[in-house]
Amino acid sequence: MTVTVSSPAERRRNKIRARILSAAERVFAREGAEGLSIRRLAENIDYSPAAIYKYFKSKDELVDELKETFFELILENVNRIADTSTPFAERSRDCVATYVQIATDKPYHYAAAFAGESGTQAPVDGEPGFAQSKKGQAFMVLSGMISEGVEIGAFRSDIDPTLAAKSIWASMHGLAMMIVHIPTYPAFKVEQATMTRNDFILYHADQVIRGLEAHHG
Amino acid sequence: MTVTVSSPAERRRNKIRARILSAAERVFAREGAEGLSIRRLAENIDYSPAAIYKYFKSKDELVDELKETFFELILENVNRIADTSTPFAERSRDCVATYVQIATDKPYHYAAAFAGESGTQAPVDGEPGFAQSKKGQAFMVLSGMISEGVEIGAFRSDIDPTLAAKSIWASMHGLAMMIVHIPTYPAFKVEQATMTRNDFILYHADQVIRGLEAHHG
DNA sequence: ATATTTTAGTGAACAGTGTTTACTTTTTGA
DNA sequence: TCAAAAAGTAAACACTGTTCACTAAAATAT
Repeated sequence: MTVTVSSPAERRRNKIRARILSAAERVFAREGAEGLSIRRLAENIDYSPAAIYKYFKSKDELVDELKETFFELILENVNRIADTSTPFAERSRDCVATYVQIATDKPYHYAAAFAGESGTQAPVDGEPGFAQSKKGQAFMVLSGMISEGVEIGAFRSDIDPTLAAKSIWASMHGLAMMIVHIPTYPAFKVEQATMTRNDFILYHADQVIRGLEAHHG
Repeated sequence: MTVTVSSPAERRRNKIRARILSAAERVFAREGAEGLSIRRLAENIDYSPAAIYKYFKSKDELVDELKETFFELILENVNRIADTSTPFAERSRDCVATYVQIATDKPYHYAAAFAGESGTQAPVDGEPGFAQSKKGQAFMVLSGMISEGVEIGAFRSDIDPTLAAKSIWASMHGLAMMIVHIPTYPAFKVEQATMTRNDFILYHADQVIRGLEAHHG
């Protein structure tokens, strides 16, 4: 009995799995879940449609893996910024902005990650799984930052970091979803709008954070 | 040539159209666009599937009408509150809260209204159509309230109402979408959470509005 | 090395979907 | 009353995700 954690067979299997996922990722990023059909995917990698089901129980399960990988990307980036030693004000701002930017960079991924609809795994629930999920970890980063803000006196002292984080997260999520669904957001010209998208993301981040700030008069 | 704007034939037609829409509404509210199949719908009203296409060009067009009607509902309610003479502080708060409450009351409607995906009509664009759409009108109510807040000195004087409205709307949208996609939001217990949903909606509304407030020290 | 068992892969089918076409029946307007 | 327009339909088309019975190949055990 060897100690190799992966037999040749297993390695080969994982390789093919990865090839399927990679092909799926390409299509999904461009056309979303609806554009990603098993038959098309099978054709792309020169397999029969039924072959996919030897590697994934269902299309949902396949897509779920794309979503999880995507949220890993968000978490990594947000974490990287959160661990920086830049001043709190811009660090928190950057976290919020980065979250929205990555989300809108892969709109189909982001929208799907929150559409429990097709997802088989409870996306985020009252269940213990949440704290371990990538989404849950991202949330912890956020509430951690808010705690820090309260501690250093930047935020009001009566703030409950967990509660506030839920509100802030919703606000970030909202802008991300707006941009995802309305590609021209925020520039639907009810009148001339000159602000660029990235500037608006920062504007929104400031707006959201300002709701937490303490005011030393 | 009579002046009757609707002939008997036309009235009959509209009646059947309404019956189709009504049946569609029932199914859609419970199961969303995916659960609403033309065949099922046809069976419900004792017609053949093809008959539906004498009244609607496509399923998308049918669903678009459900969405438009839904946003009429939101607009009516928000407008009703906005025209109240209650103090500005709670009036603005109520507007935000009502928007989110109605949205989450019909989650499939709200999510679909923003999912350009299946929608054929540009949902909200840089195009002139926006100002006339129900969504556009709801946006005008919001930016109008912000203007009022700036005028009476409740909000900071450097605020651009249009820009701020876009940010606030995103924040409202975010909470609505969170609740839509995560039915237990905000109570995914990373620790014990005792706040009810409606209370949290109000909490969020306060949080969002606070970002606009002037601080007279 | 041989026999056995597990895995990989396939073609065809099932049960759905939205939509179109050719056709029949009904209703309408003059 | 009669032609024209509209309402309604059955059947098919082109898709979808998924399953099943089956074969070919690779891994394992003897």
